[in-house]
Amino acid sequence: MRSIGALGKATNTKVETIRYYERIGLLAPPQRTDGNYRTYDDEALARLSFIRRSRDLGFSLDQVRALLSLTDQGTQDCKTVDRIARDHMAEIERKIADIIALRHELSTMIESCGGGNISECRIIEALSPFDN
Amino acid sequence: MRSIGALGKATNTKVETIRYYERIGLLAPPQRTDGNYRTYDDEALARLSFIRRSRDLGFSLDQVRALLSLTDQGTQDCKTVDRIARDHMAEIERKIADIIALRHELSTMIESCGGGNISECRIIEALSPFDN
DNA sequence: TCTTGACCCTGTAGTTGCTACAGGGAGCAT
DNA sequence: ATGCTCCCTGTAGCAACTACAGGGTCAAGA
Ligand SMILES: [Zn+2]
Ligand SMILES: [Zn+2]
Ligand SMILES: [Zn+2]
Ligand SMILES: [Zn+2]
Repeated sequence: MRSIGALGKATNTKVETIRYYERIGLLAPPQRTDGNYRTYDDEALARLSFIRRSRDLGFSLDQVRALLSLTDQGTQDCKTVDRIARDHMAEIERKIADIIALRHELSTMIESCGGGNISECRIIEALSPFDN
Repeated sequence: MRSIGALGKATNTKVETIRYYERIGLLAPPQRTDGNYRTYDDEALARLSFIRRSRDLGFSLDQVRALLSLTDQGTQDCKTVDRIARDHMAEIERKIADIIALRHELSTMIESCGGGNISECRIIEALSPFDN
């Protein structure tokens, strides 16, 4: 059994975040000590680790919730798990494409700035809607 | 002169977003009609277009605010503009590195799933903290 | 002329995923 | 007894919108 602070250190999670996960139903309310302190067992540690790892991989809390409930239920096959992961992957691919395109535009813009008066700065020009 | 709805269509911006920009001081309060409707001139259109283009390029509202005030002031040289753009670019590069790394981890994880019972799903395993 | 429908108004609350207090209580060491 | 560090609850804040609720305005058609 460990305190919330110890759990936080073990999972690299802020105390407030743990309480937040409890509030939104992602972590079950743990047992309390006589002094009303939360105490966590190894199962809670495993669960929070799972959550954090999923979050690090960019899954949304809703997706994490779904993954958790699937493992909790021990459903027959992992089709749904697979679909969640692949959906997330597709989203990541989209984001990569977007941000690469954005970098291209941004770098073109920055390259064009010769440094001088702002009234003829190409960056500002590139952001402005009309030629003038 | 155009209504807020027309301005929204012209700049691909939701009406609520335009009012939000006004509320936070990014857009000046426009003139009103007798019926208390906002009316926008071409300058407002240009300004909102600038904002939207900057946002599309990933600048934060604070950065947009800075860019706008620099162009408003017509400051001598564009060093500050340049710095804002380059800072943003650096941030984009960091994000790209992060998300590419994430894609690698995610794809490795997904590839490993053979499809079967959830208790032996490699995706779940990869997310779980302990070997067992 | 009346009514319908599309638009507009203000103000407030919700979204995501936390984070940061404020104002206390608990537990341990000195 | 006095610190000190941890913990508690509850609330409010962050970015950047978005979505109502509960009204008012305006132009067009029957
Ligand atoms: Zn290009
Ligand atoms: Zn320049
Ligand atoms: Zn690897
Ligand atoms: Zn699997």
